[in-house]
Amino acid sequence: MVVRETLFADVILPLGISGTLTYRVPAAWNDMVVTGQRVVVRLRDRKLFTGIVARLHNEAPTGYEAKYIEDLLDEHPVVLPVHLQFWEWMASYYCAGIGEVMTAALPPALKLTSETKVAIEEGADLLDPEFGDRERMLLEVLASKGAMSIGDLQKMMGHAGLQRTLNALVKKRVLYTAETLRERFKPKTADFVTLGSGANSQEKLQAAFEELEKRRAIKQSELLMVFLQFTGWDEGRRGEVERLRLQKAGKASADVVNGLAEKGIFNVTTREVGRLIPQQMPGRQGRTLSPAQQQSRAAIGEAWKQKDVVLLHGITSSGKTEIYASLIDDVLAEGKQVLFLLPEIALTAHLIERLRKYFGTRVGVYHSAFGDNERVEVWRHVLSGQPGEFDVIVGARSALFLPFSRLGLVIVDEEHDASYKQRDPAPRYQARDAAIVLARRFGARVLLGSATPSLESYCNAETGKYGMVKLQERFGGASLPEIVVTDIRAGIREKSMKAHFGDVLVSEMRAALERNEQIILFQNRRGYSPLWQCYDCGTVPQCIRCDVSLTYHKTGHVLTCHYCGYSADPPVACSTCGSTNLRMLGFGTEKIEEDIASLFPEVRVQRFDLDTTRSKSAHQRIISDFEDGRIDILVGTQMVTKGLDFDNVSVVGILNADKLMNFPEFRAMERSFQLMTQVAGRAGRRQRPGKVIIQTYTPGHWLFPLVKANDYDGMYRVEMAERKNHYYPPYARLMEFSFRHAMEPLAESAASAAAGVLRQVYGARIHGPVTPLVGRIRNQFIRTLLVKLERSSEIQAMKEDMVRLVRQSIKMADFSGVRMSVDVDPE
DNA sequence: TTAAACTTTTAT
DNA sequence: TAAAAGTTTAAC
Repeated sequence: MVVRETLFADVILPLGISGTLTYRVPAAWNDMVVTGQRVVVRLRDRKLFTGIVARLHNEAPTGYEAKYIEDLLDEHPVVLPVHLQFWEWMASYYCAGIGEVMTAALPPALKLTSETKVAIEEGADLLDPEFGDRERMLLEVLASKGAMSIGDLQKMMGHAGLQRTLNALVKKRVLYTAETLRERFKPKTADFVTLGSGANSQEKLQAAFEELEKRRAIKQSELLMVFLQFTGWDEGRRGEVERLRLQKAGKASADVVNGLAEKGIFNVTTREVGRLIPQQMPGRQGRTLSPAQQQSRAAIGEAWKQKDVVLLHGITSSGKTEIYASLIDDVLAEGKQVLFLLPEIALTAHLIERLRKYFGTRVGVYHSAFGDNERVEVWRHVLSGQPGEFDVIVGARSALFLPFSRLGLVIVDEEHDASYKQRDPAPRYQARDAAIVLARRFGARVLLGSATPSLESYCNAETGKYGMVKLQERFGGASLPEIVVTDIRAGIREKSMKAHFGDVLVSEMRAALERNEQIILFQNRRGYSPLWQCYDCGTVPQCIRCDVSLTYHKTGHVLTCHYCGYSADPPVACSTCGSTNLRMLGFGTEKIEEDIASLFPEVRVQRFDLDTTRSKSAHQRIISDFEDGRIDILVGTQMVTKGLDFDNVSVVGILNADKLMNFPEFRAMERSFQLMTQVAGRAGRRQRPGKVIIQTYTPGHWLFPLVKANDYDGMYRVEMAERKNHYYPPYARLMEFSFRHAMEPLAESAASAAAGVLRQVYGARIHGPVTPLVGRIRNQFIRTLLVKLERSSEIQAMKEDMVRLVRQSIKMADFSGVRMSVDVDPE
């Protein structure tokens, strides 16, 4: 007797739950189901979800009857076992659910959820006098529009009570609901034209021309000629031309092609085509490395013999990209894949173009600004793992999750960049660190690159955990800019400030403009003015949902909250004292832009911040405008520090350095040094030495001499001493718990209770609770607990134990409703 | 996430 | 007293 095996599948679902759910595999699919495959499952007899099979086994769950898997979506797995293990590592290290990791990992179009459609039951009596007003209204809408999704119904009738009304009508058997799942990935198709049966020989072709002549179908005859020009005249040569290309070349409409197809002269077929590979030949531009670059390259190779991870500390403009390219060559020659990670905003068309020149169509680009369909195509290409195709992936942090099978090298450029850390939602992972873990699983090499490394990475290099290679020469022999620190207190005292510009900056800007050179101004604040304050009582308008003051945006004349997006009209009078004596305090990029306009009226200024780069193309447009000299002065936030290479910039101004340095955060000095050094690096690239003007109220600060001398090492030593003193990373490991609730006392007491419970076991490692800088966001009050852990082998167990204790304490003390989240290695 | 089950508030 | 609105919890 044949015993049929009963298979169970642990399925990862995109929910914030800790583990997987177990479903039963229908026996007919026993031989088809594999781990890493997408399956469709139903949750609570209703909603359909796409999940990923994490494990297949024979252990029937106890305590409940497993439901069946409803469908298999893929023949082959979309996620490979090595990645599933990586997901599991990420979930446990960052204390996140595996489903949350899946949500971050899969491109959106691979995750399907069902939509509930509502329709009227056949033969239902719609005129039943028992119906209430809402029920009658709903039926009217459905009767006229036919079946509708709940989402559409909500749009028409509003949220309130809709679900209840629906449920009542379903119960009365007047309505029924059905779940529909729709594949979100749409393959792109194109039409291709070949010669049809009426023209597939020399004679028939001749006859076809005569026929067209006779019918005076001049346009058609012409197009047939164009077609033959593409494919050649030779009989038996089965040429094919893309329909759109043919129409364009022949200046013909679709009708002309259709006409020829009707006569059997053309044959039109539709085929799936990729969106990704641009219509260009794989380029392979030659490259030569400078002696310094060659040396570094060789040193990296040497270091890799000892260590898997190497830090390349190369000053700005030292040509790190060329070194990367040369290392990529080697890895490709071995038939392996390369992952090149960049901070999101450094992923410019410029850089991609350069890489395409080197590696042609082998380059795949992957980041969140990409369309859903494109992302799936990149995913599938990488999954197919064909050598020579998409084996150089350039992307932002989410590219980490692509299904590599032969990863040989991971490059993390600008490794110090804060955007490698995902803040919200979970998993709150650090892509640089996760990349190192991923690479280890493949036995791949890792190269971290930065002009201003993170203290952690530099420390790892100093202590020998990583290899280190330094590149201290700017490419092409360009010299480092001269950095001038100017005291603006004097300017304010003597009233010699022109708006927010001190004498030094104004005269340097004037001189640069006269030489027809460009200027970059850095101001770490969007908007026009952060504060709109009452002169009499000092009141500043606050966000109604968050504990922050509103920022005034002149464009649109509104006050907005940078945390939740709330916006309000600027007040005419003070809300507290009624005074109409209001003034603006502080300044953002928008104000700077305006000040420039009055200072240098004829100069072309452009703002470069989140507000002006909202649309996909705006970012690139501003960059090329600046590159081509259509902009004289670029005023921007952090954005101007990354991925920009301009030849003609001779002056860089940092308007208010104190704002950076006073940031209440343990990384403030590290970040300030990085930012100032990176912005300064934009000045004087090729021939001209540039000038950087830093304006400050505290010119005596210890950081400035180090910035001026480009002395990373000096900064490292001072800052490391601080970190040791106050026990912060890299000496300690951090973990942060946040507690959120609409009632402030509840958030407070939940946090205190959790702190108490944790202290019993972990004592002085627990700090807080404290109210964070912004104590309320979207009407949720926040308290945080900081945990400082010593480096030890028990750290993972401790983290898990703490999360368990905190969850328990919330549950036991009846703080249900308090939302808790964990951030491991917060930045 | 999501929706049923349960609790609290509000209107009649 | 019922309906509406708001919360909580478990999903396999």
